[in-house]
Amino acid sequence: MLEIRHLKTLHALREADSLVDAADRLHLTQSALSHQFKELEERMGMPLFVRKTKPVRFTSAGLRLLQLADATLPLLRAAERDISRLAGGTAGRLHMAIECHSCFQWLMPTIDQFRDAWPEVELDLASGFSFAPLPALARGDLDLVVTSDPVDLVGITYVPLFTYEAMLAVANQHKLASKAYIVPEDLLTETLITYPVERDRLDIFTRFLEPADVEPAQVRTSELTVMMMQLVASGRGVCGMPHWALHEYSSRGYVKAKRLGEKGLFATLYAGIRADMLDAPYMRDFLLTAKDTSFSTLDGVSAVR
Amino acid sequence: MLEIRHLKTLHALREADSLVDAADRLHLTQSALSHQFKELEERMGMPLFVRKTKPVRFTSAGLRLLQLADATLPLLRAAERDISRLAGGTAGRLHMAIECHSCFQWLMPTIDQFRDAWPEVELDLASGFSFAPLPALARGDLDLVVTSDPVDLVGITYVPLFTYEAMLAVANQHKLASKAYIVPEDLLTETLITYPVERDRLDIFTRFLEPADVEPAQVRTSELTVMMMQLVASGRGVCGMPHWALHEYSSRGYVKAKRLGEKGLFATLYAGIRADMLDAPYMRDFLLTAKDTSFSTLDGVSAVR
DNA sequence: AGGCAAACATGAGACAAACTCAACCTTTTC
DNA sequence: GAAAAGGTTGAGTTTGTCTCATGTTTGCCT
Repeated sequence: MLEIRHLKTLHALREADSLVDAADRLHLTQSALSHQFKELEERMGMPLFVRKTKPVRFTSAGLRLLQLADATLPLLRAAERDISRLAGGTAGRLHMAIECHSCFQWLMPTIDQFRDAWPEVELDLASGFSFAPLPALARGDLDLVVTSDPVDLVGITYVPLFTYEAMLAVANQHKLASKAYIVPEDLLTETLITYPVERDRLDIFTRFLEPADVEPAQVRTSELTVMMMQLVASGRGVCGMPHWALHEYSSRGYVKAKRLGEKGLFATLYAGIRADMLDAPYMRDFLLTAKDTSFSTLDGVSAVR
Repeated sequence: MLEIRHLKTLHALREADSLVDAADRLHLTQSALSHQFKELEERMGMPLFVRKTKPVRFTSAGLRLLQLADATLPLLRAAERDISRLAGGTAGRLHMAIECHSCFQWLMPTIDQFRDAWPEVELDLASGFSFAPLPALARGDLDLVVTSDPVDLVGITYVPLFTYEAMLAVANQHKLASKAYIVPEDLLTETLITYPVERDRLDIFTRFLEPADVEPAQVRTSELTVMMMQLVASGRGVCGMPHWALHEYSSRGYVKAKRLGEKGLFATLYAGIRADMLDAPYMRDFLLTAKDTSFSTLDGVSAVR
């Protein structure tokens, strides 16, 4: 019924002040516009503009359509631009979300480095999707999700970034500080500090405490890593944390990092992306950069590769 | 390049889960869709969806276009609906703005009555356009503006609604209360209370004080009519006001209403509308209702007709 | 008034776009 | 392993949209 062409014509007509001028702008003949309007006005059942006036005057219907044009044409142009970027492959969009709180730390150097290499790519670290990032990824609202448990989802591929050890931070003078490694039962009498997210997203619960059916004496949450470290250092509790996130504190003797279980608790971080994005050059490069920076960031912190 | 048809097809495809189903919904053959997508994907330079999967899966480009479809198709439908309402003539939109503060009082009964008669018409008393309602009217953002000074503007027609007398409200024991009528010089020593708008929109300045080159001792503003009446009654100032707006207070002996100048200061309220809206049945009816209710509201208040 | 120019309308024909039909792959299903 | 279902492809037809040529209206000039 109504076509984009019509909106473009109306828009041009408003700028041009006459059919002849508008036709020029659109690289069409005046006749074409005349036909177009005649047919459109027939379909709409009413005139869209008054002809004989010098600066053309629109009727209410014409104004309503102009309003529509003003609202939609920019959206259209933006979408077309995005698509041709996608097709070009040299630029595009990279909206990310991270499931793991402590990942900012290593993601930031990656982002900085990537921004230099691909200034054209629109980078964004989304904060609004932290509740359900994977559906947003599938929907197209996000382009990359950093997660430690890859859920099998059609069209989503997971690229392993690196493996790290989850450890327990305890105060230096804590009674657990002298043990070679922590067992689940050690936490029966402890206060466990975690990020404020659901338990099933925390490895220390799903892969350490729950298999042994152990519940800590108390659980409290904190948003910020530094805050958690303060609480730990002052003996107010213990907390599970990626080993590289702890390194900054443990290497300075602020807290002690203890292995969880005899063999340690290891987890792998993955980048989840839509399968077809693997082909985009900037995406390949981002993933390589991410791996690289994680290696160098974690170097000397004995990251498991 | 990109056409609405494409967005509709993509949208249908998402709902339908297969080309065959989508074709059915669009009353087209499956072949048509296949051709359509082939050509579109060629133009876009990349695939838009993965075929062989049962619930079809979209690529990033496809998702981007779906996002566009979600944003634009509703706008389009809304516009088409508005247009056909306009064409039908029995329903439509009536977004109003009033330039005159005290007009709410008589506009409300008009609106109430009109709403009963034309429930299909989308009524709105806009507040956001009080700064420059006439351009908004010309642009199509508004459909009717109540004003007391009709500015000549192409495409805008003014329909006179009614004429009223602007009077001066003074306290009962005020020294001016005993005069037969007020002359500009009477205000030299008075505090004048007005609505908080520019002076050139206030008749008492433009048509009474300024021609005589008189400036009141003081000018203060107030948003609310009742507030102004309180100030006047307690002798804190005087204020110009349509005679019918004063009636509620003067008839109860709360304040006194005095004529401005020997012959009185009369003003006419007009409804400004776009010329082509004069044909809309609901608009004609609204204007008649407005005149009618103003007569009855002002009855016994000796409005000048 | 007459005549001229500019703006718009209209009819016919050219051409392209988009659809249908029919035949042909490809994958899934029983 | 055949049938069914989903999708592709090429040919042909329909539909629609443009241009070209020409007609009509309006405003303007002297």
